[in-house]
Amino acid sequence: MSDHRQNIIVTTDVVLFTIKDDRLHVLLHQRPNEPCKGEWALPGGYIRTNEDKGAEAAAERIMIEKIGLPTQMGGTPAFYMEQLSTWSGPDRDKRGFSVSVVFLILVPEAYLQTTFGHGIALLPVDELPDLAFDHGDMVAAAMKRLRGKSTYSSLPAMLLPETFTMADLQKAYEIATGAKLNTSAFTRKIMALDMIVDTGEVYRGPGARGTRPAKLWRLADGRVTFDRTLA
Amino acid sequence: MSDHRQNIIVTTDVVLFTIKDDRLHVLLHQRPNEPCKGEWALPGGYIRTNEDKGAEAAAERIMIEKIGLPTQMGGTPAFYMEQLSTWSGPDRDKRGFSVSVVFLILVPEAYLQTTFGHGIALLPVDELPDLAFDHGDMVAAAMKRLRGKSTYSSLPAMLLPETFTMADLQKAYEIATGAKLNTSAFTRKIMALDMIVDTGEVYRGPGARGTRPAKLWRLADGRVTFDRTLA
DNA sequence: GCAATAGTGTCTTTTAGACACTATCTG
DNA sequence: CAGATAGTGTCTAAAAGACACTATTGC
Repeated sequence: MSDHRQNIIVTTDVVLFTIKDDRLHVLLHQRPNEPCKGEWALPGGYIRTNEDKGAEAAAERIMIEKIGLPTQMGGTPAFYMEQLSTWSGPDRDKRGFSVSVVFLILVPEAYLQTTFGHGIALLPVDELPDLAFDHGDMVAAAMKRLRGKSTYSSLPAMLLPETFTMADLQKAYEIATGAKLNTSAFTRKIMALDMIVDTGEVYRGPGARGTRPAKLWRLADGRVTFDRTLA
Repeated sequence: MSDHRQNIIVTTDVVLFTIKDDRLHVLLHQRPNEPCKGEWALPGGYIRTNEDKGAEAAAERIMIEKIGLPTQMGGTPAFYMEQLSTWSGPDRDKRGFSVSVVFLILVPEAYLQTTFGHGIALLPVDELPDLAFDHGDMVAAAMKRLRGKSTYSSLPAMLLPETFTMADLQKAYEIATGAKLNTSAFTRKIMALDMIVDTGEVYRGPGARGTRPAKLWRLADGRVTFDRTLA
């Protein structure tokens, strides 16, 4: 085989989605340094070969350190994360041939509320500015993945807080898939899948509004994919 | 940010599937060199930063050069290929921290018939030996991807020659999804999707066998995913 | 009771599965 | 014509969509 000294720059970037004001938002920051200083970009960073167990661990580290995402006991990430894809090439970054392993993270908005200021922002995905590098492609691919997988999995629920109403859940599916759903069919399907569990609690709306309170549900453990489509 | 000199080994590996004798097979070779000399492994190689436009181009180059996969005019690959995922970590390869961008290739068996000998083989996926590195995980992930996507796309048709009978197509779906399908429902669905086009030709079986000849079909261009499931 | 939202029941339409029936070939 | 596989039609069962109806709250 050829020379091992490839000198390739290896980074990880993260497309973090959440739902805010009933719209899908993505987490971006304005780059403080060159290259592309000042442009909006995805959060990310170098993989540390002496510290990170792999690209996923690097991405977790970066999101916990820089964005302040929550962890459970032992530092385990408390958010949904999956690998999206990898971008590579000689021209993506003018510093040289580079590889970026990109992850998709879905979190409830509440996980983010304490973390902001200094050039970090949630922007709605349908009103994005041009992004640095090929980050625009990455966001587009992430949206495609979310949209596709949402029709046959519980992914949209990862955008919600731990307890939620049926209306919240349906809204999350509508936002994630981009399709308007039929309420009775939606309820039937979610129930048939045993995807959620009744908490016994109810939600009475912001200030008492004189309506029937909605039951609060919680995701049943584990369930992630199913075999029929929703939208 | 930290030191740019990460010295990470960046390779690409390929999980190539085809259907042979009505079973799914994967292309493997016995490693001629250390590490893991003599063990079965996926074909792959280093990304060349001065030559390859990216990981996908590197994988194409390797498969065309080493395995002899066909190209169209201009060297464009004539086979189906998509990125599967990326594996990375300090311990995958004892030479150091390594990253491998893995691709899934689907080809008709006929594309492979001229290329063999010297430690390269098609092995049935349900009778694999232990593989080198983490290549066993890669094959498992590729099978999961194929299985999943096959229920809502024309992927299985990529395992067939350019023209095929309805029975061939159904068989390919059954092999790719692992599920037995209902013939009339399958036909109805494929037809409703306008996924295939009648070539006008027929197939009379290996030696005339005294049966009604089957129509030969061809994939309609482009169509890859649909919105209802098949299995 | 009224207004407002939550949640259920039921009728209709669509889609899937089972399986019998017709079609086209060879010897 | 018999036998074999290709391909279609039709009946039944299951699932989705539309939408009306009941339930529970605050005022």
